[in-house]
Amino acid sequence: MVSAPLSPSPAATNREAIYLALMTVPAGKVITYGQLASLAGLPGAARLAGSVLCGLPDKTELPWHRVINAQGKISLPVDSSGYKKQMQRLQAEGVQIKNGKISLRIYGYNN
DNA sequence: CAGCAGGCGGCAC
DNA sequence: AGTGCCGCCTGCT
Repeated sequence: MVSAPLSPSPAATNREAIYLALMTVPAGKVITYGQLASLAGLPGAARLAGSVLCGLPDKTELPWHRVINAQGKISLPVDSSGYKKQMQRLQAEGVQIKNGKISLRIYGYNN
């Protein structure tokens, strides 16, 4: 079992699959792009996840801030507003960020 | 620790 | 309808 590609409702597009996968991530937890893609049924399409999140509107309900790279860090430019926003939200959920790095060992979302 | 190459999907031409 | 280029990545050297 390579983890069920979540099928509560068959996504019309793979992008939608990313959305659904993202919804399954609980607060206080984080997930990597690769893991998210894998969860969406697109193993290896880590960049896909990134592209999708990049296209999300600022008013989105999706917890895009819970998505970080495999290094356990925010993949956004440090001088970007999104970076600060993401970090702020994560901390608000109880995720401790040490020197810009998040402990996947502790907060990593393990389906 | 930093740099290069690889692989997957979306969107534009 | 087909091909090419780009991207909030990942893993290895």
